[in-house]
Amino acid sequence: MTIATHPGKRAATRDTILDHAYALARRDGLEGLSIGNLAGDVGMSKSGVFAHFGSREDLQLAVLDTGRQRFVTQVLLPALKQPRGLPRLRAIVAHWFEWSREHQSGCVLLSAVSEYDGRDGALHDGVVRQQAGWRDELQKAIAQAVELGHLRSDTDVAQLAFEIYALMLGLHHDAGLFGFDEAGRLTRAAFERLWRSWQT
Amino acid sequence: MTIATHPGKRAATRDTILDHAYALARRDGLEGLSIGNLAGDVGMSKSGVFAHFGSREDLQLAVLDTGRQRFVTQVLLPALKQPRGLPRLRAIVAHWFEWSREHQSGCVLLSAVSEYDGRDGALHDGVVRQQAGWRDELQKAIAQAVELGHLRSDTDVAQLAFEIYALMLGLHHDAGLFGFDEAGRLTRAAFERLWRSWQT
DNA sequence: ATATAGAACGAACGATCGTGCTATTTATGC
DNA sequence: GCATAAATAGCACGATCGTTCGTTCTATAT
Repeated sequence: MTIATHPGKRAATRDTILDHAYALARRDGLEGLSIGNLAGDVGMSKSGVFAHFGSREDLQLAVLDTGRQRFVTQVLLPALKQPRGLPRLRAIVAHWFEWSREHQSGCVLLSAVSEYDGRDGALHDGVVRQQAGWRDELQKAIAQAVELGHLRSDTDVAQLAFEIYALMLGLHHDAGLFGFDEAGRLTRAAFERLWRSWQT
Repeated sequence: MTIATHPGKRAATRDTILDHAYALARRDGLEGLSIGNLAGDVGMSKSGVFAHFGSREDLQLAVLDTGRQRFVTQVLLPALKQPRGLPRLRAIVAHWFEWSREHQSGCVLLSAVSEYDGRDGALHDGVVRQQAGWRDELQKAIAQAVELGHLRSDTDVAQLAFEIYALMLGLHHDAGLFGFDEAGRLTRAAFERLWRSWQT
């Protein structure tokens, strides 16, 4: 019992807080996240929650990173178990679809983009780094598909990554406003066209 | 001089306030817009500004409508002067491009989508109405291009409207994070592919 | 069991939030 | 120019914001 409660307790509580914070930030964005509201949600005092992060900005950064971790876990990692090339690329899109379906009522990563794209500061930098990193992973998967001959050899990697990302933005947008079913149908049809035009 | 100062003064001041509010909301979103901050920006008292709208929510709705009006004025209306069909559709996209270039540091209409898509209330409804209305205009222009034989007769109108919108979301996203030039290049290339695949 | 360190609480701070209410200033119609 | 109405300012309210500080509680290590 005495083994790991000391170093574990703090981290466990922090994770609990971040879990609630992530849920709240999905509804209200990182800018709408307040420590008082979060504390009430967790069942702790404001100062108790505050002590885990030191500042609101550090809390927001931690929530952003929580989102990044979850996205990697749910979308990228499972796809890496698929063989390189088109299968992996399609797995990425498939898991991304599932992520989008579960996050149609609000995605921290995407709302953070519109909250911080026009400012500067640590959160802006964090968002850019996260988005650039994901775009990079996407491009890696595409490049492998080209090398393996699954996609046309004249494929513009950045171009295809952009178009894939744009379609997922469209999915999220329409799903949030008009419902996921119709949005998913449109997005799936768009991807079929997309694969057809780049496939060998 | 007495002719229109009575009914004009109030409206003119209101327009001035909305002008500043729109600029502030571009940076901070409609949720980040506060009456005190706005009053300081305009050079009026909080209560003076407040009296023009009656509530913060009505102010936010007015700012949202300001955005809608400006978008219609800058994107839709000029395009309507072009002949129906593909020329008008391409004019819409061209003016939309220009809008996006000027709004890369923040667009009220788009940030409002991520702020209110997961909630309910007057602002949510306003956002949905605005977005649905614009999608409708887009579909009308596409349908005309199909009827006139500029686009393939089996064109799925909603599908093409979705894909156009998705590309513009991609443009805004990448422009805000990575710079407009590269984002514009990617988007333009994507549109060329898009037109090619739907054109007769 | 007791000393010690860590975690959470409770209260308070100055600031700002949206929103009333009452004066005061400004512009209007005759 | 004067009466009147509209527009703005001033002030205060309760609430909430992020943050700090000192205390209390809890769990650890000896």
